[in-house]
Amino acid sequence: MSNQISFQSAIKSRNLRMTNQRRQVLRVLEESDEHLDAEAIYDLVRKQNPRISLATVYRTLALFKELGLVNEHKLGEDHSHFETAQEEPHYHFTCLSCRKIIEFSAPEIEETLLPRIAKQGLEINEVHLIISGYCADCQANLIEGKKQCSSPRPIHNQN
Amino acid sequence: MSNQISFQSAIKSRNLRMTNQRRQVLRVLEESDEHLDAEAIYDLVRKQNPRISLATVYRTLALFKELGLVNEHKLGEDHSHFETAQEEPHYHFTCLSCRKIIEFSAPEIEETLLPRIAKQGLEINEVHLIISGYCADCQANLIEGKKQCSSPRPIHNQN
DNA sequence: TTGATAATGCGAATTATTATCAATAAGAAA
DNA sequence: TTTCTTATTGATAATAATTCGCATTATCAA
Repeated sequence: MSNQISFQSAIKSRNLRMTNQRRQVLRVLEESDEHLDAEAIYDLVRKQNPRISLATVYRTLALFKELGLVNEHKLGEDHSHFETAQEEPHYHFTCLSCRKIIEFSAPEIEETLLPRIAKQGLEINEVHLIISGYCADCQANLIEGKKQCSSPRPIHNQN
Repeated sequence: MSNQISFQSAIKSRNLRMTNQRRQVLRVLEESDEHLDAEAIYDLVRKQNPRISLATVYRTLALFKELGLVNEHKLGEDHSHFETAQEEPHYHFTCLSCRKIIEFSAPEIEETLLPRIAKQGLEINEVHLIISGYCADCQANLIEGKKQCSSPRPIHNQN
């Protein structure tokens, strides 16, 4: 993939070294279309390399982020999720009950909002839009009361 | 303010009690138009009540959030910022250099994006849009090199 | 004024992440 | 290949933000 290529060139340009750990973390990220957190990446890499350290996973993710290979997302939980950098800009919906993450696009942001912001003299580096709520499945389940919202804080605000 | 009113009624409805600490935290939040973090709120309240505990500040903020009096924002740093709930929806720009927070509105979100999301069967609870980058002042300063970007991670990505 | 219990203060515990540092390994040069 | 420099790792301690546990205090209804 192009990620491998940019990884190689980034390695060359700076005085970085290509290690098994870095290859493994990158592979796990590329083979998953999920939004993994550090712990999940750690667990997946350990299947191939049981000796890897969690610290190395964090360091590698930080490096990949700096190289632009990986994006970090804070989706309302107390830890980060990671995904390989995508071409198309996109944003995230997270279900407060099952924690499912749904991506969506929002061309109005790139087409009208960001230009408006830039016109105000602000230099834009990152854009994060997070919508949280309940996915269709969990709405149904919560109504029937079948599957009680076991997951974090049922903030249903029914005052 | 209307916050006081809704606070009173919320207190009545549940079996909550009106304490000095709660009044003090609410007052600090209302008297500031900044986006304070827990520590800043703690420091401000302590001027009036040096005996308050940081845990109480956190508990009070959690309660206010549940009551809808206060909104919590994760703006890319490792801690949260808080503001009293506003009528008008708005979003946040944070300067990566000076950490200034600039609010902006984005009617395209409420008018076209959110309805589109809702149409997909998703129930929306919260919407957070955070744009990070460099404010006009810091762009100037960084170019002149006068005021080196002392603040967190100069991610300028000039590859 | 009293009594039930919500709320507080304090400190310990937790969680995610980062820093330290001796040991290891990548990869350029010999 | 072997050697040498030093980037990287693993293990663990440290940090930062936040939450928990619990004895004590304070609110407010009776």
